[in-house]
Amino acid sequence: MSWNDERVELLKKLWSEGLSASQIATELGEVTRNAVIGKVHRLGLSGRAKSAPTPARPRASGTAPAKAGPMNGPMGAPAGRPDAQARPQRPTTIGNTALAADLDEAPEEAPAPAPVMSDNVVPMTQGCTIMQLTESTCRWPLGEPGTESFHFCGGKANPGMPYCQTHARIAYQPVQDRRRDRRLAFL
DNA sequence: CCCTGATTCGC
DNA sequence: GCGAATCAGG
Repeated sequence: MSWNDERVELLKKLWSEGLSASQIATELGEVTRNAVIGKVHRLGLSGRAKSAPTPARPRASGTAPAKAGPMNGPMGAPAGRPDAQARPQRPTTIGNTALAADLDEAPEEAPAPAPVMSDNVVPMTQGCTIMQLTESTCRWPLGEPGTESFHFCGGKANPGMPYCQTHARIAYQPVQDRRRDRRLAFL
């Protein structure tokens, strides 16, 4: 699978929206997060909000980089480090690293008292189609089957489980409470 | 150990 | 140009 115009476009879109590389990779399919990152860098749209000066790091390989010297050119780094200070830098985390998938939806177990009317928020790739399910994607169904809005959670599934942590807890919840006397509790 | 992005380098 | 391997960090 190569990078179509559409895929690149989608890549840019998702990346700009703050999705992680792995999420984008999962979304695009057929590519790994490495591929996504590599492409992102090649496109020149990297440097989301890093703080590390990213000094030239020698690789463990026998072949020494031997890149000493001219590499700090004025045009070398797209995202100039100097502006990192002037720019409102985030405390520590970039702000969207991971956990984005956890924001999916949790109407099941969450109290969900206030029906948030945000109809446009949640830029996250809300769920995924059955085609996008992999061994590591949460298969928790959401929505009304048969309707257009039906989809799967698509979050990161735990190894050995078809669901993510959130939904796995729901799915296997009875196990913990499976006490014999507990039966009388709710009968 | 899970994840994140960054970089290098063989292809 | 591509992306796996690797690195460095949270």
